Amino acid sequence: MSLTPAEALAYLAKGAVNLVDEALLLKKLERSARTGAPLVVKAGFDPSAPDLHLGHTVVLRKMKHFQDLGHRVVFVIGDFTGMIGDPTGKKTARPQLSREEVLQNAETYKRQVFKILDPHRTEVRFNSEWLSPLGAEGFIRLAGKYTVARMLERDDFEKRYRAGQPIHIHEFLYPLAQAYDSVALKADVELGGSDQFFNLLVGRDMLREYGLEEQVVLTMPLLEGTDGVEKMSKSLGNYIGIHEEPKEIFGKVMSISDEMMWRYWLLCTDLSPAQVEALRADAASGAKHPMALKKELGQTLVAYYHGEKAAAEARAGFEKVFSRRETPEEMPETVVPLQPAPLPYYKWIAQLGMASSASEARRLLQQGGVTLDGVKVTDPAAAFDAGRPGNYVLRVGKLRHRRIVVR
RNA sequence: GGAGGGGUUCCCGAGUGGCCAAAGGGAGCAGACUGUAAAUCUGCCGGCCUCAGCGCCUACGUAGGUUCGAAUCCUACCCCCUCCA
Repeated sequence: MSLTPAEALAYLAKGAVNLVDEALLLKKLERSARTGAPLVVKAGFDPSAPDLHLGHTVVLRKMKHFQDLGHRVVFVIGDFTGMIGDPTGKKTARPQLSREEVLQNAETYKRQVFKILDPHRTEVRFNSEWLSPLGAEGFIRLAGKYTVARMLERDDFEKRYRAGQPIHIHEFLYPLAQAYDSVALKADVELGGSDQFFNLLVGRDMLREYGLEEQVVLTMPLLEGTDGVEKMSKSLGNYIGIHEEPKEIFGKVMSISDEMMWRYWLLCTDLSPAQVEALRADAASGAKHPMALKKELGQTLVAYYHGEKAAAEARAGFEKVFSRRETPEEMPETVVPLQPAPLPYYKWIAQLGMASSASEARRLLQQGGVTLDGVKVTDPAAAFDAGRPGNYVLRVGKLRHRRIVVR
C-alpha cells in the first residue's frame, strides 16, 4: 500500500481515541517517505495472558495498518514489567511467572499474533532484555527523571491520592519502566488501549529526557465484552478468543446485543466508520434485519481467523441448530454399554459432564432443560433405559448436545 | 509505635447464640417470549442420597474453647484497611 504522508495520516488515525500529536506523526511520515527508513512502532503486551481475544485485536489491527504502510512493528512482551503488575484498573497482584512460562507464553502469542500481523515486519522483544541490566542503580536514575507531581497527573493516581487510598511506590515504577522501553527501542510511535494513555505519554517525556525525538502516542478504544458493559477480558469471561472454534466465535457474536454490534463492526473489521454508519441506517430503516447483519459480522470475523470456508460452515451450522432447531451434525458421542438396570437421568447427566453436579442435573430436569430425541424429560426420577442397543440425542440446556450410542 | 475498622457462599453485601445453606442485589443457569439480541416474566442458584425429607455432609479468615446448640460469645494467630506518630 502506498499513500502520501497526508493520506497515511488519515488512514492511521482512523478509529483512534487519542493521537498525540498529529503534526509530529505527519512529520515522521514525511521523513520516512523521504529517506525510506520505516518508523519504529511499538506496543506492549502482558506476558500472562496469551489467549488473544477480539479486544486485543483492536490494537493489533492498528499495528497491522502501520505494517501495511511499510513500517516496522515491535511487539514488546512485558516480562519485566509483568513483575510489577500494571496498576491500571487496580487489579490484584499477578502471579509471578517463571522464565519457562514466559517463553511458552511468547510462543503462544506469536502463533496467534501472526494471524493478524505480518511476521516479516514484526519484531518480538522482551523488555527484560534492557530493563534487567539497568539494575537498582539504573532504576534509581530512571526514577530521577520523573516527578511525583507528574505521576499524580494520572487520573486514577490522583483520585486515589485524594481519596486517601493507598498508592504503592512500585506502581509508579510501572509507567517509568514502560517508558524506558520506548527509549531502548527509540520508538517513533507507541500504540495501546485508551486506558494506557497516561503510560504512553510518560514515554514521550522520557524520550525527551534522554535526548531523543518524542514518540507519537496513539490509543485505540477498549472493546466491550459480550456482556456489552465491561471491557473484554478473559478474567471476566466476556471474551471472544480468536483461537476459539469457529462455531463458538459465531455463536458468541450472535449473542451480543444489537447495540454492541456496531462497536464490533467498527473496531474489529476493516469497514470504515462511514460504512458502519450505513449498515446502522439500514437496520434502523428496516432495509436489513439486525440479525442478518449480525450473522454477517459473525461470518466476517470467523473468516479473519479461520478462513472463509470455516466461516460459512459456522454460519450454516448455526442456522441449522438454532434458526431451524435441528440437531447439529457433529456433536460429541458417548458409547454406553448395555445396562441391565435403567440409569436415573440426573445421575447420568452429571457423569457425562453435561451438568456440574447431580443436584444441578436434577434442577435442569425439573426446569425442562433436558431433552432426549426431542422429547422433554421433566420427571426428576425418570431413568434412561439402556437395555437395548440404539442411538439417541441427549440435549441439556440450549447448547449441550450429546449423541448416545447404546450397544 | 499508638488508636480504630474489617475478613460471610462466584462478586457486592445483610446477619451478633437456635426460626441460617445464611436477607438483598449482581453474575450465572433453566423455562416462556424471540432473532441463542435487548427488554420483560417465572423458577433455580453448596454438595450428597433409595429428594419434595423437621434427612446427611461441607461452608461464614485459621486453630482451639465455652454451650444442649456458634457465622454470631471467648482465646490465640494470620491477613487487609484507615487515622495519628
